[in-house]
Amino acid sequence: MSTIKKVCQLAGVSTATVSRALKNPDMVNVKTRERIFKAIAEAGYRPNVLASSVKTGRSNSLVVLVPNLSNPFFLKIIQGIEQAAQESGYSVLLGDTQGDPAREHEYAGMVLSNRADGLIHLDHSFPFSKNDERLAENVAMVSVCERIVADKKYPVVELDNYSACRALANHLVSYGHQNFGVICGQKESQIYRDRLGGIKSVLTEEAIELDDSLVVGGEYSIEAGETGARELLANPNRPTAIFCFNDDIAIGAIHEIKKHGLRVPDDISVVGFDNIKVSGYIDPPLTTIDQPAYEMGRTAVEVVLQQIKNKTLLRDREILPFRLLERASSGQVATR
Amino acid sequence: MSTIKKVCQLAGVSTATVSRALKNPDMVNVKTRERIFKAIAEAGYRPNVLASSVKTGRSNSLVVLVPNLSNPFFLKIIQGIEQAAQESGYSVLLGDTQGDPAREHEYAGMVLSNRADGLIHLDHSFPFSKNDERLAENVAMVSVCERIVADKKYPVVELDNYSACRALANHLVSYGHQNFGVICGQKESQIYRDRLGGIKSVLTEEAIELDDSLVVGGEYSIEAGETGARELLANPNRPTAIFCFNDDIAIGAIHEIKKHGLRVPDDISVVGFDNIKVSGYIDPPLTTIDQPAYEMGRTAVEVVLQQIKNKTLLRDREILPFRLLERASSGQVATR
DNA sequence: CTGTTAGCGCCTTCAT
DNA sequence: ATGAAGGCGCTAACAG
Repeated sequence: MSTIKKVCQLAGVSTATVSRALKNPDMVNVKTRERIFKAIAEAGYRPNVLASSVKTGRSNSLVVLVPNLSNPFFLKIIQGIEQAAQESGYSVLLGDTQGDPAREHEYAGMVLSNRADGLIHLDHSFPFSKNDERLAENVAMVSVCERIVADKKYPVVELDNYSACRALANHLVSYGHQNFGVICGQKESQIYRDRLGGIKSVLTEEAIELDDSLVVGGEYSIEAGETGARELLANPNRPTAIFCFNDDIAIGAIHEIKKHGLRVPDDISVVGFDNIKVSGYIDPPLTTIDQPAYEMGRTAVEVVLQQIKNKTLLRDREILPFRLLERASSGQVATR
Repeated sequence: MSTIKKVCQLAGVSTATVSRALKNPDMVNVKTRERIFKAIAEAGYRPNVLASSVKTGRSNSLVVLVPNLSNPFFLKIIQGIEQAAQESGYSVLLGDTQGDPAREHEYAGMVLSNRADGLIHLDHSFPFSKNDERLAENVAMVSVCERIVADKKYPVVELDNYSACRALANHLVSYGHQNFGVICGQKESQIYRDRLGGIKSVLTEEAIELDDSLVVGGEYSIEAGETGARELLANPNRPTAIFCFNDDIAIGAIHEIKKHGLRVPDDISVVGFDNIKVSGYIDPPLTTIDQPAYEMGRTAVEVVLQQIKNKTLLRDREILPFRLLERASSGQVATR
């Protein structure tokens, strides 16, 4: 590994000039610049970014905390993050936390130890350990989809989950459904409250009751969809339509429903949430809410970079638009 | 951000002692150690990893180059990488290259600029630019699934694609199929040659010809599966069984086949490759090759860390086992 | 426009 | 067991 000094020797200049030739080329004479670049090529020199980071105090990277890398929806967000970060000269440190606080603390600590300049969190937990709480106060941090639960308010990039679920509920109600089931993800999150709130608000308007025993689940996975559907099918008060809190859950639910010899949507309608790629290709194609995951990722980067650059944030909530995608997994209520 | 100096003042010791207390605790007196840790807590001190990296020349991170973050199979590999890296104290820099050489060069350059100690590549291209070729000679690098095409041989973690495709072909032949279609991914890769070779070797043994016009595709995506299937269905010599070079392709193909009013597997059998999660939940569940993606990721980390630590590699090919998963998308050949 | 100088924050001999 | 001092590779005033 050749260092800046080797280049100096070859070009017969000082380290400062080499540094300048690289950062502010117009601050150095064309002739010397040429000489320097020739020397750089000859030496096979690459600046040591770590060394400059020590000087500048900027690592030019962002940590991204994901609770579950297997979720295609998160992946789409990460793609957006990665893209936007790269365009701004930042690199992305990936942290798969699996919802484990210890891992969150470890990854979040990267911002404290100068390995990263900012943090994007795809979950609602406060990612720093109790010990680091004080230090974390001035950290650039943004959450996507979920709101971070903490004393201080951190900015968030999200969807209007309440309205999106109202749209789904209205859609199903318009098909004559009266009896609903819900297979949700984690219950302790804002998302859960917003989504269930949205559904309930419509049902209340329609004077429809939501049976508490028909709200099942607790995890965003295909398996949770299977288990949840099984539970709902076994309920004496079997629903004619099921809200699934993401597409993976819906995929599992549909699979399970079919396994019981029932048809979707003829016997039971199923709707999902997210619009992951494959949801348009399963049988039947899934009615779902399209979340602009990629854009959400991009926006998160913008927000966190604004914080890093100390520009004041215009707003601490970025709410992106959703779209109801009516596909074939939802339809007229079955006449019993 | 407090630095080591603040800790020194508080503890009344020198920087050297603090540094030691952190790295080699037993080299320092218990009493002073305690004092130091108290000071650390009080100051809210976190060592600046970048600064130590400059000293040690180690960044303790790995770059991972992925051609396509949307592919769930790659994701599984990345999970394995992330996990194993973390366990060894390394962090993962994610580079979504989209197969673009310019991006590959940029990310690969991270190893040259000390931002990363090693490189894991999920593709077959030589990721460094022509300019960096010389510098890249001693870089720790490993490819997963694909073999890197270069003068120097780099280690690879892969599957015996040839045998896996033989297994698939034998499976389909045993059901009486004689007329095959193939929807492949990129054609310039070793994988393509190995997989097609495996299929052909079985067909040759069975004295079955593979019509060249029935080998279509060129990209690993759901859309490529749709297009490919459409092409194959339109072929006057319509196949009764289709090899898809990954599960996404198979998902697209099955969707398209159904759209044409045909049934899988009654009219046409379809087999995939990878065993992504959702492949067991589509209708019909997909017959496919299970690749131990997670393990592949873990192995890749082991290999690259061995290179970094300059231990000689035991072997430069790690071949992991596959499993043929016979599910419902393949069956008896249709009697016309 | 260029060189000198003084660090960035940490680690690591070398003494003591 | 501890401290002093020098340096990792680079940047950023400050002179000239």
